[in-house]
Amino acid sequence: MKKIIPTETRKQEIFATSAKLFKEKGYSAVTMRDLAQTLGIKAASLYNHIHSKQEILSHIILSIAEEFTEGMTQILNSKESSIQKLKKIIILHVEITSNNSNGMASLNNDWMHLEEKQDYYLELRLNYEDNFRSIIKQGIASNELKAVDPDVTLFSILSTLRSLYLWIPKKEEINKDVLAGNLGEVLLDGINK
Amino acid sequence: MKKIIPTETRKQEIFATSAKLFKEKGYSAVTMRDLAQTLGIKAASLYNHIHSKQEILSHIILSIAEEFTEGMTQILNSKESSIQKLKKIIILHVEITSNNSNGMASLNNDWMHLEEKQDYYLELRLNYEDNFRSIIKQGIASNELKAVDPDVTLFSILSTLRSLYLWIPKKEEINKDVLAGNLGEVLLDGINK
DNA sequence: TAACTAAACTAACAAGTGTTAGTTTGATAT
DNA sequence: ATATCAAACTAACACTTGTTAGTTTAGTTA
Repeated sequence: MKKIIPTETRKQEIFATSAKLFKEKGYSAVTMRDLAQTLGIKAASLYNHIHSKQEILSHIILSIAEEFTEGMTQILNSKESSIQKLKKIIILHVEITSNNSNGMASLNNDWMHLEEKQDYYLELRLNYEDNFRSIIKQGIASNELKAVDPDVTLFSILSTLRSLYLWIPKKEEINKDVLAGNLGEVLLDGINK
Repeated sequence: MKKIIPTETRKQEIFATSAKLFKEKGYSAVTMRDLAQTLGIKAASLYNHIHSKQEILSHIILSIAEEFTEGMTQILNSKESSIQKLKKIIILHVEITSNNSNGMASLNNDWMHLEEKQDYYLELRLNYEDNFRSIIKQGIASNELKAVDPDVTLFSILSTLRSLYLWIPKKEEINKDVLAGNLGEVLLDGINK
């Protein structure tokens, strides 16, 4: 009957460990017993800190999704060229993914297992993509970008940025600014000489 | 009164339906009862056609992986410029993904649930990536391509091609050749004017 | 018609699932 | 020393999982 207020750091530890396991096996394949064992406790003990498995997934995904939304808003509000805005988007992805590559895996691969929060997530994602596309269209209109189908451009850039979570952990030695620079070069200027 | 369905077709039907469900929810979240219900039969009846859930996944993923391996071999053996080889790789991905976008989802997202066949799959994938990278390096050496880090280039192009399964089903009206052409433009020449 | 057979069925299983209830532990503050 | 309480524990639950065994159904062939 007692109300228990758990340690905040332990809760963060649960989120971090969950994200790691979700990345390796996917949300559905990770059991509460797997998670508990990795943390060195019993499954039931997890419920002193969180309410449900679902809450863990929601927190991991939505906190990142909101971070992207926030970043996009700031980029939209900046008075810069479209090319500069695209470069800022690349930096945004490199930054967020560097700080939370495990969480990015869940966002990419396990969002469909969100229940009540799925609609909210999809709304954020759709908004993000719409804003991204509008920057590309603006770039074409202002003659900064080639007049390729904006959807193809959006798809191509976003696919690469969304896959960063697979790649960044393997290239820890590389500097974030260097990576963002290289990506900008490849994505914007191409590789053909 | 009852519809008679030839055996081999039924097995193919199971693979196709599985791939569709695996794409929507992931391998682990799809139960044999889900699969059976979608096919309009009982779960136990599935075992008249397949040996295990695992066999379904293995077949879906490995048949595609071998198709890629075969395609890459032919491209390597062709005596063409590196740029032309890269364009052929793009066509290969568009082609295979168009024919089996659901299976591509499993290949991308559920390969870690392969059991005995996982090592074989990873070997095929590693080989494919090595061959891809060697074409890029060859292009740089022959002065066809800019001297960007080949890993960044590989990562960027492959990320886009691997994500095609998410995009192609939504753009059914578009012609495969047109899509491959647009992708080649964006991926090779960039979008910056 | 009778035998054969592919492919469906019902029933059951052992193991594993997320979660709850109630209890114990051990460090901290009085 | 005692009381407090976050955070661990044990035990159990109702349900779901992949899979097996044995049976029925209904077309095809002899």
